[in-house]
Amino acid sequence: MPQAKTRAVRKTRIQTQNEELILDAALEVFSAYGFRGTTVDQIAAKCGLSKPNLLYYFRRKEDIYIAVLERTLTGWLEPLRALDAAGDPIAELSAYISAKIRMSRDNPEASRLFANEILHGAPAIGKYLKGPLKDLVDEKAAVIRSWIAEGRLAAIDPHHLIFAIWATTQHYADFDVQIRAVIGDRQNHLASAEAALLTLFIDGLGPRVKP
Amino acid sequence: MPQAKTRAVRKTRIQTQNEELILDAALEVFSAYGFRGTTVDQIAAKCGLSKPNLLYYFRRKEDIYIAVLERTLTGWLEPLRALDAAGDPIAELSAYISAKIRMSRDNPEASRLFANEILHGAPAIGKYLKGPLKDLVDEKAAVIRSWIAEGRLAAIDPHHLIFAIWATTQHYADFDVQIRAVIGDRQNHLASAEAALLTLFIDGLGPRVKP
DNA sequence: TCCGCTCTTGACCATTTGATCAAGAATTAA
DNA sequence: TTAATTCTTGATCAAATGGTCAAGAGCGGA
Repeated sequence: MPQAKTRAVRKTRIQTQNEELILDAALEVFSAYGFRGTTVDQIAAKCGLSKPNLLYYFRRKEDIYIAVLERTLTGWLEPLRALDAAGDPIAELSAYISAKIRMSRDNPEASRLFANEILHGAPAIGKYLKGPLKDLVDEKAAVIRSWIAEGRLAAIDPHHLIFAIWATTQHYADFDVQIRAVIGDRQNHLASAEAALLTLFIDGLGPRVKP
Repeated sequence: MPQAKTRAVRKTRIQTQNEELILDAALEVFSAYGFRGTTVDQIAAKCGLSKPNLLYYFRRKEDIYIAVLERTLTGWLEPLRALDAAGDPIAELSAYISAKIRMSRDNPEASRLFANEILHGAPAIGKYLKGPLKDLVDEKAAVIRSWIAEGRLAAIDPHHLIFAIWATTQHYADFDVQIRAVIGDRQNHLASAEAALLTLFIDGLGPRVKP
């Protein structure tokens, strides 16, 4: 077990470096195959370390999994945190949708990792969902509710609005293969996705006469 | 291997009955744990048959998985098929959204089974996605496009509109634990979800003055 | 340089798990 | 009833896999 002379666990240069290597590889593999579908050997191969060496840094496969989840959680909710009560409702929500689409493009592995974890009952992050996540969502739901009360936004259940934004934006990462199967490998389809979502959320589908 | 005297594969009463038993159990287990996360023993236990007996009806674990997928695929796209070009656009889309929400409530296992399969790259149904699914979606996208051309619907990319409906409605089955973690076990939250989605899709979020 | 600590790995182990098989039980058609 | 067919399962196997261990290589501070 990595341990320093003193009580304080000081990390070696090699230690820091290899842990990062492992977690990067683990994110790729876990997000592609899920927890059960991933073998320690796969992660080891991906990062060029031997299996016993992996297990020197993380005692159990589950420890790697949890570490990846925790590292990825940091930052995952940043866009929602940025939703500003003092801003313009439409501008704030548009920015949030755009930011989430960007995350689906830049870090689809993270999205798939969480999707898989939640799909299987969130055994590792259940407490996080009921704690920090719920708190943040409730806080932002209150913001949205106040916007509605001020008549600056159509009346809609704030929680379901947030869920709808999550669902539609993360869909492009989680269901990527399905989307590519249906629309082909058209480049930059996320740009048109973003445009469509902004139309949808902001304007709705009711027919409008062009000015 | 089950086989009849003649070439035609006639199924015994017991055969039909047990295959159904197995597929019911398999849907439950596969949808909860995924392909790799499921063991043949689990399925056997769930339906009260012995493991060798299971493998008498389905030679390989993968055969069970594929059979469950195929059986569930039938009917999965019915609501989309029902989208009627001759109907009123808003009414048709509303009905589609309602039908999909109903499916998330009545058959969340099917939704999770597909979600898991697609999340992992759709190894078993990739061809189905590029074939029958794509064909149907393209057909209905054309319908939507014609509605837009007639000015009966706001201008939006039809494919992305369909994706958005899939994402938002299936989200309630696939991410059930997350939703419950955030909003609590409030009964009948799918009713408010449906209302919110109808508001969202049909009216959009732009502020409106109440009449 | 030298010594203690960190890092690395080949070999190995125990368990899980998908799959097989032979033999016997149940069912069906005559 | 009887014989052929279908169904069932205990025992077993081979491969995959998570995890251990002891021994050696490498590194860094004194």
